[in-house]
Amino acid sequence: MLVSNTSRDRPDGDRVNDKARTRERNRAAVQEVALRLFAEQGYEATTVAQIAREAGVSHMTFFRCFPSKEAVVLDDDYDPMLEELIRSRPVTEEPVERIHRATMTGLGQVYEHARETLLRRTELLLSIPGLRARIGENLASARTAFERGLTPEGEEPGVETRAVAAACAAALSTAVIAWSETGGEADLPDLIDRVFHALRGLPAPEPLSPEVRP
Amino acid sequence: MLVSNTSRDRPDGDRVNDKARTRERNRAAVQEVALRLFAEQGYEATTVAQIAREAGVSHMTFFRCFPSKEAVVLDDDYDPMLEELIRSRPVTEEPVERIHRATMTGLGQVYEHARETLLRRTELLLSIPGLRARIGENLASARTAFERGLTPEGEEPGVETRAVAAACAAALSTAVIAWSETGGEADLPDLIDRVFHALRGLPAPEPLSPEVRP
DNA sequence: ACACCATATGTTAGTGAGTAACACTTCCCG
DNA sequence: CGGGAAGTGTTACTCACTAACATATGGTGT
Repeated sequence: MLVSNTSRDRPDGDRVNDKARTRERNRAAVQEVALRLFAEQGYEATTVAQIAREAGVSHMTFFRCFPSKEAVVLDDDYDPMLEELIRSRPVTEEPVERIHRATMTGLGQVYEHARETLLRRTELLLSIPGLRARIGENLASARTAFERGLTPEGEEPGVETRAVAAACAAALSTAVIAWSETGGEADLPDLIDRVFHALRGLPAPEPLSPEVRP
Repeated sequence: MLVSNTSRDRPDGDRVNDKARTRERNRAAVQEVALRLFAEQGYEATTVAQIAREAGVSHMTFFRCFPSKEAVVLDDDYDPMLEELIRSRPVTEEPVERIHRATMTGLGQVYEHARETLLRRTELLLSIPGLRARIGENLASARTAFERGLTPEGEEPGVETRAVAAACAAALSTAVIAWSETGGEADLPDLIDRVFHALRGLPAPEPLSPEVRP
């Protein structure tokens, strides 16, 4: 259904559905146009109709790609990675510590590859009052990932697990926000470290980067 | 309009504006009608116009009382109390512990007086997908209160403080949600205690009430 | 190769939240 | 008592989002 591969015509490598392809292409186009317009003229001032027009699709296609205007900014896909990283940490560690270390690893990678993207997106998020309030949703998906990472397969998480997951998601989000508020000047891994240390009631770690604040 | 109460006739104590009075009365009426209608026929199915009509005010008055339809459900005013309670705890305590204890005191009081109200409101909140996502906002106000409670007057909170505040708000919210999911059967103070203990990496406390789960 | 079907898209028309502008009433204060 | 301030209502508007139906297009079975 997804992969049909009528290989008789085209002997070359990637042979996914043209349909799915176009869909993805549309989605990407819409997102790109949207983010550009948001940056250029502001979020509120940009209408869905305009985005659709400039992306060369209809109004409806927009909503078929993104469930809402906000989703264009909020969409995020680091969560599955984080879940896996948490699960792979030893269960002997305290839940908060597992998340702490998993996050350090995961975000460390993101930090290397997609630093700029993450920064721009977060700044945009914070600059739009309507979205700022909704960081919680963003957070909710991280929370779920943490929860799943902490809970053995097939079990239901207890209140404690759910609370720890939610709390860590909130703490992490705070670190990312603080980082974006410095315009990316601060060292994100270091901020994350400090935040989790504070949560666990540990003394502040020595900074990895020489100058976090001048 | 509804009640005229011109204060020259009444020499008694509370001498607030009649205007402000009526405003409050309007606000209360709107909120009451809204919550009733939400419960009766669902949140989505209830329009602002209908609420306004049944409350005997205009469409506009609704929005002058509540910035949005959602605010009717989300509005909450425990926060100033929590801020004060936190501030009054000794600074020698760890931040998480300060919030933990302050919350135990504060929510303990609410639990006595407004248990039913809190329960209904939370249940409503969870039952409405559109609002469920926005618990984050609700949380944001608690976070701010925690932040302020932890920060000495005139200072700016650091990342650590902000993170701890956000994390505790998330944890608290989880406890309240879990409580409402049991239909109020569970003991909220006990849940809060467990949640904060988990956060601090302490062993689970013995329950205060004999039977939390049968 | 041809017909069939599923799926993505566009068109149109509608609902409902939230806002702006202006006129009107009502209370407060000098 | 008169003028200003603040609250309210009316109307008209924008815009996110949805439903229904028509249409195109690529994939599939024969």
